[in-house]
Amino acid sequence: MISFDDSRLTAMGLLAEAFSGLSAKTHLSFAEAGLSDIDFETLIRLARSPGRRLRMSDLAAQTNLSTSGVTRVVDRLEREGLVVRQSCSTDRRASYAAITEAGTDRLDAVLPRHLADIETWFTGLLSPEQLSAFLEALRVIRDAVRPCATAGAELTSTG
Amino acid sequence: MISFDDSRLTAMGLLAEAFSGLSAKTHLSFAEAGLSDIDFETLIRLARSPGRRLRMSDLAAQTNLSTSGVTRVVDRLEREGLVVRQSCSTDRRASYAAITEAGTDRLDAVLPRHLADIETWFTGLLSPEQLSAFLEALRVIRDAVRPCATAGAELTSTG
DNA sequence: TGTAGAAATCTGTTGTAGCAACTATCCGCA
DNA sequence: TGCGGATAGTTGCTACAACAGATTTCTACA
Repeated sequence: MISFDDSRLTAMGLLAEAFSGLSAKTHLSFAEAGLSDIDFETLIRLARSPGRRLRMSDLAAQTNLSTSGVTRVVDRLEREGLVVRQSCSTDRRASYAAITEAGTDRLDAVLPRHLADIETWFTGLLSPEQLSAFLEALRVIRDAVRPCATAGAELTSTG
Repeated sequence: MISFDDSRLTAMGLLAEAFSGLSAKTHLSFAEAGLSDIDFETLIRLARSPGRRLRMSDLAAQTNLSTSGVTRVVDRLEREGLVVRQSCSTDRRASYAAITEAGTDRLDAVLPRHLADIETWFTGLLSPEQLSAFLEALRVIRDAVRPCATAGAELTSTG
């Protein structure tokens, strides 16, 4: 029987617990603003993209959501007036999801608390040197496991 | 309007992308062994707990799943024979979920590949010094956001 | 021009998780 | 002993996300 106490399991467990715990904290702030986690991620990615919009398929690539998943998310957000679909002039199959003014307003409403959450439960817990080393390690891992995270833009969280 | 390029957003985005990318890698190995991510987490936590079992509510606390969620997960695993419910002799409200031999066999089958995944996409990417600093930072964050992650045992991923 | 194959999106089905309500049991107190 | 509040676990309801298939549109080639 294999040992269930391998150090690699511990490392993976730490990462999972830290991230899921952190997510639980930020989730509260999102929920009180009427946004799900994925709603927020979608809106912030649109807001940070050139023209404040992305093609549906690029959005799917960035979020690791399936294409049908993106369709439903954009459906919900469009129903709330936070994004609008725009047709693409050069490819009539494609469509853009663009964040509306109501969408950026919603982000403005959530961001102060969200940034405070991150500060309280993540970045503020580490010394500047610790934090920069931590982010550098994250960047190494991210680049290895998600080579396509910047589909459609160079303005995602590459830093 | 608030800037959407705050460094804290970038840090949080990096963490989210690295973890979700890593999860996507390990997910494949689990799926081929007929386990969902949460199935694996449940089994490994049981295997690492004293007596190879945990109370349902402790399992819920450790996994950040709701109690009803734990009920259904254990339902599924019990249907497959990987865990069994055991009544508690001192509290007839409570029940334990205990991993069976079939359950540990299933873990044995998945672990080699899972450990290789972690090595390939996480721990093996960093130098020993980088890794230990990284884990130390994770521990700081985990302890802050999940004070209850060791409910029912001291043998979770505290290292 | 016309047809075949590829690409992107949307729709039906299935499975999972959370919340709230419910039952059963335990503990404190008179 | 017996009552009231608290706790442990399960179940009904609702919503979300993935997968596969259908539809529309684009590109390549004759």
